[in-house]
Amino acid sequence: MFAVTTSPPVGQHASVLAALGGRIASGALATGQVVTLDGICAEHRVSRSVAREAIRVLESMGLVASRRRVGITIQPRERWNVFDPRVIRWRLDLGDRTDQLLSLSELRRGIEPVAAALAAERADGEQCRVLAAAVSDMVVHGRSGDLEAYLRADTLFHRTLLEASGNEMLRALQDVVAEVLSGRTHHGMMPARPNPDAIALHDEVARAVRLGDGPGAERAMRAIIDEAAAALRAEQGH
Amino acid sequence: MFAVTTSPPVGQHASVLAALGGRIASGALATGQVVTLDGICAEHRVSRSVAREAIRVLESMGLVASRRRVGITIQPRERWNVFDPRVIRWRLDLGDRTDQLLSLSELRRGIEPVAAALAAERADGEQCRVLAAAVSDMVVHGRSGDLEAYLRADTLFHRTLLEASGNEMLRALQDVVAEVLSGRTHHGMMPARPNPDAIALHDEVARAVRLGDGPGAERAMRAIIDEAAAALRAEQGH
DNA sequence: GTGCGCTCATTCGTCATACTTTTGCAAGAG
DNA sequence: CTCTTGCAAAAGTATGACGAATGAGCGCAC
Repeated sequence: MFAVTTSPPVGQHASVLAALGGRIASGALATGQVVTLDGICAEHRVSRSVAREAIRVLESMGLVASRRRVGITIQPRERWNVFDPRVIRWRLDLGDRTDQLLSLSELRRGIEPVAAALAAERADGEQCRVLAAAVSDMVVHGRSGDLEAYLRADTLFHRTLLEASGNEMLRALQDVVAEVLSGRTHHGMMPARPNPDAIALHDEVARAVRLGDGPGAERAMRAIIDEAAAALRAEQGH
Repeated sequence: MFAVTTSPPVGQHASVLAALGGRIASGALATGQVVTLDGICAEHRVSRSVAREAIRVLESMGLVASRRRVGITIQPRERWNVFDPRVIRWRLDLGDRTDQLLSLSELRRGIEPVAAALAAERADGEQCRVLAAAVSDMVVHGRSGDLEAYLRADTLFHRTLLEASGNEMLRALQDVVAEVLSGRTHHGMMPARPNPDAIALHDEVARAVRLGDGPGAERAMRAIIDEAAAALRAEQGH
């Protein structure tokens, strides 16, 4: 239906961008290290134009800084645009998965309860329907143990909720949350069978939203996040 | 001491980027409208290399999309990277100020209470000291009516709190929050004299953080945001 | 008249190259 | 030892050429 992030990195420029971004996020290119444009050209067999465009984008993400006479310097993490979906994906795929997921969980604890509260005031009928359907799917696939299908339903639930918040900033975090959920199951940080309590809480959120109960939706959503964080800690503590 | 965001847009490429970004954010270039690369070259008297690099960055921000045979298409707001500091600044400076500030207020209502709670567990002595000093400055300059100095203290307070949260994602929102505070006072959306209650709440947050009282800090911070939103509505309803 | 396919013009994508500008660094003058 | 000065390295900019995709219009067949 839709692949929001640029799924097939087509175009020379996108390949170089992805390659360099990945190497920086993974730490293969360490902070403070410098590379030269010509070096990139040679390594990836591309022209200077292509390399320059890739570098410019990385620079706009705060991953590198380019200075005359010295070259392209990898920037410290503090300068990174940590909300850029591509940066998040690179870090989840190749970098510090666990730290990143813990950070994002703390962020979600702020974001999603507010989104739930707003959604309770603003969600339309269709969105309520989708939320209910998503919960239903979570129940079914949670029982059957089909983690992929469960992930799809879970993602749809959270995306819809953020969408229903009617706030563009929260809506923009759809991809972030989706990446977190996806990263959790695809990197073996989910229990083999989803926690039934978590599903029940999702249902509670859906109901509260439908009834226009802002505080209730906020509370239940907070519980979901706390449960997820606890589960993550448990998995990690293995 | 430091200007975190690229303060003086030096370099041909940065000028074009800022010009186009501003025109898109302000709506002067409407969604769906198309421009050509050659058109940009001619208009800004730059070479294709420079124009291409600017376009690539805009594309990475989701502001435009480039397709062969058709040109460069301005994208709808839903695709924008609304967390990119430059996008936020452009929108605050030239675009839909009020909507943007309301959106950001809702976002802050989620972010900052969580940051306060985390800070209560993680802030070090120095950060507590800075928070206290910032509150003190807010009291002084709030009384004297020096809005610029008040803004500096307020900004320092919120920046320090987000920093003390120890969460990189929250820390990355420092610029966003700072932009909001700055935008509020610089666009005539602040009362002539800051609300003393708001200052008292800041003090309460600082104390709770110092005492390690997470829930208390979270509550007080939530009250700050609610007060700010109410004040904004009042000013707007004028 | 309608529908299908083919050609073509347009616009971005990529490459190669030359020139300009900044700036770290080191050698030499005091 | 310090300061100046000149050099060279690297990014920044400009230009021109070619390649590739693709929307649009034209023409042909039925």
